[in-house]
Amino acid sequence: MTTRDRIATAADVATLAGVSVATVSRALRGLPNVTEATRGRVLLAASELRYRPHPHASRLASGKTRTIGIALPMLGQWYFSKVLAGVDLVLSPAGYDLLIFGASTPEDRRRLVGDADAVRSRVDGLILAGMQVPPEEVPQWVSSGLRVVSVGQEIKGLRSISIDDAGAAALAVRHLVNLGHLRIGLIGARAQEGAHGPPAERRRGYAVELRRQRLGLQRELQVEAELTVDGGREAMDHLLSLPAPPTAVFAITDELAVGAIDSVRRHGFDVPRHISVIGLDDHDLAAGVGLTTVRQHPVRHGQLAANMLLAELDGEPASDQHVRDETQLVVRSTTRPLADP
Amino acid sequence: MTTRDRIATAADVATLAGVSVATVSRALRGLPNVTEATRGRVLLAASELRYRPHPHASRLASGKTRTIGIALPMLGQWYFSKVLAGVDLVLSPAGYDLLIFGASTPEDRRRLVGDADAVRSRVDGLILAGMQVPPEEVPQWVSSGLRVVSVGQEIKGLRSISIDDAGAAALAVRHLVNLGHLRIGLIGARAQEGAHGPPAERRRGYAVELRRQRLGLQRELQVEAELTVDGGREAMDHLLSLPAPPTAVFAITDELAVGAIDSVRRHGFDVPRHISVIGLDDHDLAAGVGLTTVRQHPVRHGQLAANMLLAELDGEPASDQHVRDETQLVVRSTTRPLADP
DNA sequence: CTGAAAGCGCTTACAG
DNA sequence: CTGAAAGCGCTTACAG
Repeated sequence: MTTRDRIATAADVATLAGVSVATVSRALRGLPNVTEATRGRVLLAASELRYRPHPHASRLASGKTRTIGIALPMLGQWYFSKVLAGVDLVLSPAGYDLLIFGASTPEDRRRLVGDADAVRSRVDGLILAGMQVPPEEVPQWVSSGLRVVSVGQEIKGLRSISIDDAGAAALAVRHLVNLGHLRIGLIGARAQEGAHGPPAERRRGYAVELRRQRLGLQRELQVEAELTVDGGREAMDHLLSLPAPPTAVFAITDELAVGAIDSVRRHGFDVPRHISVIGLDDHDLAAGVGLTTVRQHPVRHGQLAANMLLAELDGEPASDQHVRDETQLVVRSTTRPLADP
Repeated sequence: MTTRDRIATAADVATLAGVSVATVSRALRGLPNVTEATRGRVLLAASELRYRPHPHASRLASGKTRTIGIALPMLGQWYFSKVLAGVDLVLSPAGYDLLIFGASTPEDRRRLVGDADAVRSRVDGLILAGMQVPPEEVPQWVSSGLRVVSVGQEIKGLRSISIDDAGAAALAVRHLVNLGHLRIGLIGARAQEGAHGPPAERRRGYAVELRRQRLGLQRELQVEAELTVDGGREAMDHLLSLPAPPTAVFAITDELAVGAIDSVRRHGFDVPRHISVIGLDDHDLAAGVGLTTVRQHPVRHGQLAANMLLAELDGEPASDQHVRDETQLVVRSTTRPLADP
């Protein structure tokens, strides 16, 4: 093994192979118009010196970064960590770097979403995961030249991958209705989560389905919570304190559902005997706790988004505007037919 | 709002402010030897043009990337997603970029760990999360000039943040012993997870504690599993099939514990009445399912690692070799005293 | 097929 | 305090 005092440059390889730097660049990138003999010598010299093009130099010169960025509001959350894993699954083998834009505060999000330029020089494409983009900011993204796809949320004017949130919620509610439940509660998100986006859509799906089933919408059965286990527990505490509590509850995430179930048990009741609970996600632990839920596939969402971006960067024509990944009812043991009165 | 056909460069700012490019660079970075008046004009021109230094150009010129990398074996797993969130929590406000090196296959890991050069040119510092580094590879990392810190695992010769895995396991086992349990099972990881690292250490802690308590180590009570809910369920299925099953089980992760509990219930038994189960992690959902466990703080691990790196990059002397973050027994409702015979 | 040269957009000595 | 120039390590027309 050769000792190297410093990292080899293209110039070093050129000297060793007896060619020009330009030829090194062409040979290594597999461009045409290089004889096999020259290419061979370059490859040999490069591996001899363990040469690797300096990324910033080639990015500066070519304008391509071979990097995809992903903007996320909450990195540690189940859905986003799965999306991220899916993205990496396709980017890593493709030789693309993955850059994280964490945007945990509203200011971070506003700054990020309002400044396409800052992003444009660092990445070739951007995945917006669970980010809202105000309509007035969309044009700058479209015209930025950056490939952008939204995950987990449709954004008018940008391409996206998401589930049919309203439909998934309706599926959950329909399951409860089919079991004979008439008083069905909702544990949703606080209003500041926005009028659009998954929480709002799921609430809408809940309302639509109840109406479709000719069950009235009862304001007191809908409660807002922070999207955590604690939030779910508190929400259910509240529902149980009602004069006439619901006999079944749809929680818009599995985490909420787990908290809700915990609340029911702490009150000395049983799930599903006294009250049925259904979630939405099919979280890693959902099967382990027997949670009935509607399954989504966040890893696949990430893969789809990354593949979409890579295809476009390869020059393929942009695909569909909105792809909606499927969703599926998974019945386990936290729901059951309403007991006869 | 000015229309811009292209992204502004330092030269544009220089022209507008009536100074040289060098002065723009100095003024914007807050270097000394710039009059307040000039700095003011530059700042104004820069904001006028919405100028932002091109990252690759400044990286190429300065040799600093203002980027930290993080290498992870499994992005979607609870522990790693929390570490990542912690890292981002400190890097984002500091203005550092975060680059992901996903290394989900053993080959990926070997390649990454065996090639400090490839990493060195992209980042100023690297966080190795849950990565094993063979002793013979350590020197190249030390001499690479890159700041490196390991998270979740001690690596001889590199700095690290981790918990005392053996100690945490011993804490869990001691809790079971204190409840009067004598036949205590272990659900651990498969051997290929390595002779070092958390799984091996936790198994060691289990063995050490049993010996300390003068309880013999029974080979048949230790079972290996994949580190998932399914793995935990299958492992417990096996333990329950034994002629004399354990009365309590320590699962080395909460996910395993949840799967184990599910198995017990599917067999028609009750946790903790018939069998006690304790995990290790304090996963987000652990409180919701009443799991007794040993808590660790992965978000904090990430924060500590990132802060360590930033401090060093700021020129502060390297800190301790190994920092061990604390751990804590959290008793909930999946463990209880051994019933009298 | 290959090389010499210009250029990507910054930073950093070096003068003044 | 400020500017002119060189240089970071590549890529990309342009010649030949």
